[in-house]
Amino acid sequence: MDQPVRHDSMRARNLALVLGEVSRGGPLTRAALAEATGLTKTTVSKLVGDLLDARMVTEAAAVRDGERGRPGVAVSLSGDHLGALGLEINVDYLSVCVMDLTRSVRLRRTQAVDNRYSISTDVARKLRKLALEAVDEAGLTIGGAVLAVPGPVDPARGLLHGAPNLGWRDIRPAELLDLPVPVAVDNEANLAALGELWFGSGAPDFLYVSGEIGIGAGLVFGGALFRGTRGFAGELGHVVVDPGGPPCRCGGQGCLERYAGQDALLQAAGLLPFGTDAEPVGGRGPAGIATLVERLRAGDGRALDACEQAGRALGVALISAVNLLDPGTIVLGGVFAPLFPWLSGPAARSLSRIGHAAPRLEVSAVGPDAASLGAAAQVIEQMIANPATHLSRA
Amino acid sequence: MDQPVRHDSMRARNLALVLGEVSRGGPLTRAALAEATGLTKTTVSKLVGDLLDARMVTEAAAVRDGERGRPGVAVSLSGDHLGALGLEINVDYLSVCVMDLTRSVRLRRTQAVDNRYSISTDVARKLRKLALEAVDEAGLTIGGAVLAVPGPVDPARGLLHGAPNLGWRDIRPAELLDLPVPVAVDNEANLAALGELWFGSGAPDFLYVSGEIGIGAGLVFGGALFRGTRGFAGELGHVVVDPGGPPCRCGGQGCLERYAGQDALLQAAGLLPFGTDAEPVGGRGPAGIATLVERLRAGDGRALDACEQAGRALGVALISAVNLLDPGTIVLGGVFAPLFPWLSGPAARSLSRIGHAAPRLEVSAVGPDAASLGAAAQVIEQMIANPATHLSRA
DNA sequence: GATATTAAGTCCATAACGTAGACTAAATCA
DNA sequence: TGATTTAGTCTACGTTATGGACTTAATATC
Repeated sequence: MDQPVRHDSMRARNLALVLGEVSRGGPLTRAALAEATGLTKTTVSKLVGDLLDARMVTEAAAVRDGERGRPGVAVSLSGDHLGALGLEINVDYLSVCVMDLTRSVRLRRTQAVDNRYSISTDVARKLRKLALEAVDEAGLTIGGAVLAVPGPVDPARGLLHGAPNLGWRDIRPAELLDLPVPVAVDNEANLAALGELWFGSGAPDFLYVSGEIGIGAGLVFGGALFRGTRGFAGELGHVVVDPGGPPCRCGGQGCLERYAGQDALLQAAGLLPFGTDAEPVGGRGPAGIATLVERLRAGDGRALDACEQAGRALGVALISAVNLLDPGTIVLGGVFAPLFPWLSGPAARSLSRIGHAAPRLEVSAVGPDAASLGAAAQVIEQMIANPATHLSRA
Repeated sequence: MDQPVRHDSMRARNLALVLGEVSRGGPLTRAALAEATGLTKTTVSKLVGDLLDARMVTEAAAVRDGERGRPGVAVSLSGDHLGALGLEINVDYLSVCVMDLTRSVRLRRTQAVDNRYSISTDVARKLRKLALEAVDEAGLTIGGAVLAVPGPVDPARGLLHGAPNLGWRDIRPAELLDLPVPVAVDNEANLAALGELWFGSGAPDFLYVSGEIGIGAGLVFGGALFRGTRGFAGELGHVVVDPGGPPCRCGGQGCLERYAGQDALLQAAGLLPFGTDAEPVGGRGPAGIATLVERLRAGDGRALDACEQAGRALGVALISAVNLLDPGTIVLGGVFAPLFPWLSGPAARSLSRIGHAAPRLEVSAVGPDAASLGAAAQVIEQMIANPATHLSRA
């Protein structure tokens, strides 16, 4: 931000401008790019030339749209050369994906592993193997990776402050991975929000609510994440729903997580005994939720009640979130996605008591690998925003 | 953001870089500026020349710090030419201040007026008169103005959505004022937060809580305001403290405002009857609060209880705010400032139940005209960030 | 089918700006 | 007094975008 502008950064900026336009606007001719960016045709031609040399864009066949005049040559992102790696460590699985510059997923690998109270170096070794195989197979030049972890992260220092469900504290996962590309680390909810941004409904401003064992939220504004001072923003799970409510492991009382977290839901539905670490009926995680959905479909009263209560609490927490953050819409993801038909009604009723227009509640359109998709997409976004660093004639 | 970079914008950017450094780092020689910005001495000299021509900076006498070598000429912001206007319309008063480029307040004018359920054009006329007199007297070239109003604003369109305590709805106050300079409009809490930023403790990241009739909050991040999608962010007053609590005029139940808003406080302390529009003992506004402070000092039990309750509720709301926004510190302003000794204890106790380290609670160091100071400072910041628009040789 | 028209893309001369290093100015040190 | 050191200016140069002329490749018109 407080860097001087020299000729080279001027060029870098304009290069990013052109590439960004290509990325957003699909295949465009040089003339259309000049129009869109406000640069002259001459300049655009030179910039596109550099991008072609760097294999970041390709020329398609001439565009003949039936108009008079010489047809333009469409320039579009090239998926053949550069790629990005998305990684995820979560409680029940490891996940890897390789994405090309066009944001197409080239390859996915998921490995079911129980990482509860695991040793971080072991997990890292497994993920490393998975990642290297995937990169090898995809055959792209990987420019970087982002790793999603289930806990608060300081992205600037790559520090995972703590992942309660893994039993990890103050770890630098990027160093453990030791991959031959730069690895950034971020929170799972944040990256799932980015996954929703790129592969979901397409809204540019929303609050993504990630229902997992804990409840997180990623706030996306104009296509960028809002992180807070220390990267702890979006801890929706510990918003107070009832100050006289039951105690929470965070030290507080009446946190949302105690009403709408996965364990609370399963307990209320009678699928998980009230001792925290017991094994639930139908298994924890996806399986437990699948059982819950079955019972909801069957009209089980206890299950329906559990969702009613959870939805209402979620709505109350969202009132606070809307008043403080003013998100465009609210997207429910994670385990809230399959439960959406039963949660959204009560949540919307709570939420509607807000003064001004309440934002819409939507289901996440992405799915369980939102975080690793978002992670890879984040790398791609960086590449498109900084094409100069990938130019061959550095 | 998606503008092409040409030679002129390159220059504009570097000009802003140099001026920003002068603004932050106090008087600096050209050599020191070259060091700080990363530009060459030649370039800095040329840029400083332009800034001198525009009378945005002045040269002081040579700096002789006892070192060897030719002494440098200190360049500092000039307070003699450009200035900014800060305006505020609030429930009990109108306020105007003129500030020069160095952020020194040149002139303040406050006029006590009861603006409850007033006619907007009348109020605008009074403020216009006050503003024109102030500008005339200050004798500076005014580059712009910002107006603080007590209600949610869309700053991009200059639209005040509603000011319940004034009885206004969907108004464009800048047009009513009809001043000969561009007038931007913003929320009072936001601008008070900026006032705190420039004239308070100096922290770059904090949540400013503005206790007035309503309770607002301005979130400052790295010296910039966070506004939310529609500019409604920071409505701390309607964060839910108790979902079973009393109804609020916003349509919700158990909002913070019902526990810690000025009227709620005065009512709980027995200084305001429970009919909303009755006249309180000792007067509403500052006078009412002054009476409350007196009673607190005297050890009045009802007053102490009122603050205890309000503080506790405030703390609960702040737990949610901290979890969602992750502010660096929390600054209490408005009527919360004089009540700080009695509020901060209970609030901090509620807040300390948060999992990770709770941010510090501080008193606002600014005072009641934080909003108009922040408004003027906002204009100055714009001028310093865009010096090219004020260059004579346009 | 030949020619005019239209639009895409390239070429070339020019202008703006920052850089690098030489140069001048003004102080302290010995 | 002269050497040294630092501030600031001057000059030649390189990079980049611009604007308009030019080339290319299509459609439209006769």
